[in-house]
Amino acid sequence: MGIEPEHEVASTPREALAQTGWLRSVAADTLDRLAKQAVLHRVPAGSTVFEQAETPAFALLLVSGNVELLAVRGTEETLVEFVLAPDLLLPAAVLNSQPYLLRARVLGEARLVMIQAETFRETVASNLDLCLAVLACQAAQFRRQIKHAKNLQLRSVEERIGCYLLKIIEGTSPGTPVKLPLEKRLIASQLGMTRETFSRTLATVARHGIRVDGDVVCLEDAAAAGIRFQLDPLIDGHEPMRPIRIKRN
Amino acid sequence: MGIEPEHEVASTPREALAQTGWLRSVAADTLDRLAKQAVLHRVPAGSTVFEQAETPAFALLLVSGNVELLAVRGTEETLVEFVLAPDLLLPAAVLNSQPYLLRARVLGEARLVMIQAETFRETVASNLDLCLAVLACQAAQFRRQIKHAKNLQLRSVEERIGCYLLKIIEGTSPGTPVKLPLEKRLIASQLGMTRETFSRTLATVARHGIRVDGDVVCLEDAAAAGIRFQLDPLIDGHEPMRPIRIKRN
DNA sequence: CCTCTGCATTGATCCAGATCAATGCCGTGC
DNA sequence: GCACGGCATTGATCTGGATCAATGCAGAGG
Repeated sequence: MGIEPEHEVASTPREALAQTGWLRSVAADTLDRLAKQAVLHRVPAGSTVFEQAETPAFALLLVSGNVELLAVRGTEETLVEFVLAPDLLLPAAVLNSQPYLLRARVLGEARLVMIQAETFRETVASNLDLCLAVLACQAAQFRRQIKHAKNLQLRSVEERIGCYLLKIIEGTSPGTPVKLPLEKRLIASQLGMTRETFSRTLATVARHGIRVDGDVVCLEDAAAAGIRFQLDPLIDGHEPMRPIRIKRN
Repeated sequence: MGIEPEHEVASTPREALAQTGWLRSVAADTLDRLAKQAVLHRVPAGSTVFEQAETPAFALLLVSGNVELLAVRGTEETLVEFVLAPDLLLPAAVLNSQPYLLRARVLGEARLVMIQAETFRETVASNLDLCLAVLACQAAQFRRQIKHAKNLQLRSVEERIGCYLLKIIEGTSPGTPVKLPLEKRLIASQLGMTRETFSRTLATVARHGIRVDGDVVCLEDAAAAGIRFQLDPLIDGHEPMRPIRIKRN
């Protein structure tokens, strides 16, 4: 199938850093320094990357795959953040040398660059470009978190589902079938509800022009859907990660 | 009463910056640059500092007072973050030149340093110490937000109230009356519930050794309280704001 | 092929917390 | 002093979504 990958898959930590878009403005020797003692790790489906309350030993850069960040109490788990590559996993904990507040678990398979925490802190603390890049990354994560909170607190289950699906089929001409990007149970947890509620509510959403059949969504009535489910850029908008451009005096 | 304030109350933007703890490691001339076109603004009780969806014209440093950050939909408002001085208001929006996701409203009276957004970005982008300080600030805010989310998602109304009160009277010897730091309606909204539910649930909390009478809390049975309400440092712990120390090579 | 395991669906029921409504209370201004 | 407006309390009721429990269904491995 994939005869022509967009670019070579990184096989060393250094290559992985070089391919990370939001590190573009960071000088090569700074990346060298980060990569110095780093390793590129393949993580199998379902593994836990770190545990709540652990003190970070590494800064973790997610190069490919998805990671769930879960709040844990006893046996209970609830999703707090869903991380897409490429991104840092909870940089705040690493920067402040404080314990992780969440458990990280990968979906599917993931690749991670593991950078010594101390190396990471020192390099950030001595290089402005990197510091700005990390700041932009952290800022974007913060805003995503706020959007997530707003989604949960301001919308009902039905609206959350409707908007989620609408975003997926946005732009396609009505009738085009689109595959769901995740298993339903994962979508449910991202939207802050149980599997059962998700399943049930799909039926009522269908009555507003968005039909889900198996793992395929299909917009049946754009007008009806648009009336019932209003996408809000301050909730549903994509959060870009753009470091501030430096003006050298 | 306050014949001897801890230190002089700042009367210029420059003084206010100098008194801000987490800017301690920033060089004086950098602070000068920030303060250049800045103004120190007194904001009366209840005023809205900025509106959801506005594009930031200023970086806002809260010097004294408290600010509620609210998610708004139509007429509905729900609290997402509660900011204590000294702190930046949603630095992420300013850094990325993106619209605010929340409405900011002050409680009581507040004092704000307003720094031109462009000046702020440029100064951050050209000064490592400042960049690190802002990064630390943003990281702390992120972690507070995560803790808040965990509090809401992992605990019941009763537990949230119990832990909140426990934190307040923590350390005092049983029987000591302590004043609530805020009006009850505000505590309720910080804890993500309605006034009514808060009021009601105080009765059931009292049965576990924590009594609230009017605006006064009092620990009646430390043992009982400790059993029912377990403070978790990963939720209830204070989140410090400490910039990474720089090691100049 | 059959079994096993994990996901999805569907139904019945439950319950925490919201909502609606009335009353009391206290500080402020006239 | 009195009236008023915002907060708090208390009661009655409602309900969105969770929970518990079966059943169906598909892919993986023997």
